[in-house]
Amino acid sequence: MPSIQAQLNQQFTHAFTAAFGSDLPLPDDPLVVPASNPKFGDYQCNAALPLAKPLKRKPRDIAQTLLDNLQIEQWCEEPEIAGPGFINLRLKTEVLARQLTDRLQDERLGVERVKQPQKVIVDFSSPNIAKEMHVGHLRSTIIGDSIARILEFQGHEVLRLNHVGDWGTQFGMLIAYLREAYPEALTTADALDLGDLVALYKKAKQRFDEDAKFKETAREEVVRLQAGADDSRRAWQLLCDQSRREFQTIYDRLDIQLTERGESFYNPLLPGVLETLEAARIVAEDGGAKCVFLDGFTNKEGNPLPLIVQKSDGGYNYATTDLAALQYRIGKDEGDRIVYVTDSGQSNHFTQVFQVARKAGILPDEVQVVHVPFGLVQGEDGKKLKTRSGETIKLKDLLDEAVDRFYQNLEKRLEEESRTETEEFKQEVATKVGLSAVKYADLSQNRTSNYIFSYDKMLAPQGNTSPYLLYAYARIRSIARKGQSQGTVTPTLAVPETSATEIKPLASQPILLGGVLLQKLGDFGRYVLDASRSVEQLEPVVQQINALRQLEWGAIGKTTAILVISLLFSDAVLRVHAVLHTLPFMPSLMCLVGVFASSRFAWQFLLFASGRQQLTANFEQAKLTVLGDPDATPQLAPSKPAAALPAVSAPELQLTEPEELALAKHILQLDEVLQEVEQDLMPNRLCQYLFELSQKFNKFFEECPVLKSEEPVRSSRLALCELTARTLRLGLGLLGIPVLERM
RNA sequence: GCUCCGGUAGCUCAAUGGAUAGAGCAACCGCCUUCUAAGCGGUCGGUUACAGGUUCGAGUCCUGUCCGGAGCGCCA
Repeated sequence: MPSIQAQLNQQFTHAFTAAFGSDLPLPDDPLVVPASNPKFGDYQCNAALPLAKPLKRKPRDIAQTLLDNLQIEQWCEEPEIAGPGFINLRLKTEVLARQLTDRLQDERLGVERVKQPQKVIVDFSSPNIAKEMHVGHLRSTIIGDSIARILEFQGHEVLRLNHVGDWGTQFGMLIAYLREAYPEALTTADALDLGDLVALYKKAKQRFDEDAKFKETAREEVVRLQAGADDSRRAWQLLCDQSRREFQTIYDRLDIQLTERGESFYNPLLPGVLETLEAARIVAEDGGAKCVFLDGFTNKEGNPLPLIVQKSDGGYNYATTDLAALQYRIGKDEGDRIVYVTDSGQSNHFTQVFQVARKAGILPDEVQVVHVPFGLVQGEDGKKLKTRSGETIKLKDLLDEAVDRFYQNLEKRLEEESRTETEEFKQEVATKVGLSAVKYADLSQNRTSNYIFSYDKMLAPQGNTSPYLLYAYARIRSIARKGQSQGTVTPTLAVPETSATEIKPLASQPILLGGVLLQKLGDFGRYVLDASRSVEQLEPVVQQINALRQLEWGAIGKTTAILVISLLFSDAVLRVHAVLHTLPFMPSLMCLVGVFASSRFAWQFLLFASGRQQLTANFEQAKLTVLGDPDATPQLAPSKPAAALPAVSAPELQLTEPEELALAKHILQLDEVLQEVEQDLMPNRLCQYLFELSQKFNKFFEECPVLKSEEPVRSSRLALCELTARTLRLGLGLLGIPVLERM
């Protein structure tokens, strides 16, 4: 269903044409925007002001003419003309209530899937092989992941690429150094640990900078490597494997999904890029190097600046690799929108590469390339973040410290409140809060400016921080628990929660289809899968699905997976059946059960087959909901597809208190915010929204008792709580942050 | 020298060309017999770096100046 704003906008467009004819161009698009200030209502239309001049009429008269042609009474109270000619709109309370009720039934919380999904490539994280991930990789990884999650949720097909630095001069240097200092490391896996490797890298770099002869050896080593010499290649492979394992532990910890496709991948394509450039007749030779001269960039003498695409020694550099990557991502990956999440220092580089790519015909007009720049991470002194001894901070240490600090913080608080909690609880809370605090602190700032890293601020329980948001969520869950223990439960909260043991194994991509299928087949299916304990056995299936997805045989992959899982299902049913037959008195009973079960299964399957289109549509959503928060146990329950929700009558919402109205209106803005973020790729907007949602919930919590209220207010407020919780969980999930039931 | 990014409350940051520029932190004053006070209410805080321009309307767009950061031929 279109958003309220879209519907109002449509009405205004009609009214505009009716009032002024279709010749007059619309002064604004859209005509209706959210009100700039709550006191002006919910939406406003400013169209009358710019029309004053062309129509030679007073803006207020124009606004009145517009209103005379407008039919919006089904949504709004009587519109008001304010100030010089603003039209202020206030939604009817019953419209709010209706919208909220709709959202209770909608697992996407009113956020529509984009009508024209794009293939979006998000290039992010991209650490260097043979170095540990450090604080410099933090922002790209966190921001890139969130952008990818948001675009996926909007319904785009997203390819998350890790453009790791696994090629080039540095490898020649490193291999050359290892060859003379630690030859065994070149032939034996894990002969050195990565910490040593990092130290060696520094020594190698030092020698490279100081010793001309070593520099030459390193260059030769690069040539050997690029030519595919066996021993060099093997050494390279060992280095890469070792680094990759280290990266993966960080990615697992932060719940980041990436497809690695490093610089080396494009190596064979580089000569082809040069040919393309030469065919476009834009390559010039200068001092032995092949260059493309750039528009709008000059050197110190004022002459055009070249982009070097082949060095005088015949080697290629990163500009050529980026061009090759662009060519591949457009030609082979068929990307419609290509997003690069790197620090803002590289903005010139990307401008240059994009310019050359356009000139060479690599980059057509219809493909959108976007550099998503971000600022430096600085210490509290405003300088580049370093350890006390001046070393670059390792990402692992940084994450550990955030978790440790929150653990201390938590213990102190528990002591103050005389609470006792298990070690497991404390560890889980500290880990989730610590890691999410690091993520949220980064995401909540405008990414273009530098960001001052402060454990104290990010872990603070007040302000725009993850602990504040997680606390708001935990408060809601606390109400829900208490409500349930009192035995009176609203229909919306009565959705049965799947148990932790069922969810944990489901919370990974492979089992996704299984999860959806289970939802579709209902309790019967869940029982069978549970009894057969075949979740682990599905692991290979999942891998299969993953592989298929990476090959982008999405449709085939899904269909195959559905078939495979259906077969496993049948198998499971048969096995359970067989086991039951071995028990006394059971065979005759089982005949009946068998007839019932198989007819039910067949019926469900037919239903399922007819609804497969819908299933496919639900796939991405389910993936996001599941993957967005693999550890949050109640995740699957609300992600139940709308069709599968029990047919309950939603409570009649009573929105009377100002806190209730403010909260309700805010909940309904989620779709608008996400649309903005989709366009601008600024996750801080989503953070702002979630922070305000938490604030509005806390105000509601203070002023509006939930469980102590009489019906129907009680149910109404419980529904508001439920919607707030779901919105928080979804929003945080899109930031890569899992929620906590209790903290 | 050129290019790019930024300059908003004491601090950290928001603010699609819209109305009286908002939050949080810090400081101060209140609120726990009540669903988690990790909360809520209040007070204080501004010539949006500066000067022009465009516009019915500018923190936002354009030009210039000042200040800060980043980048600028064979590293990535």
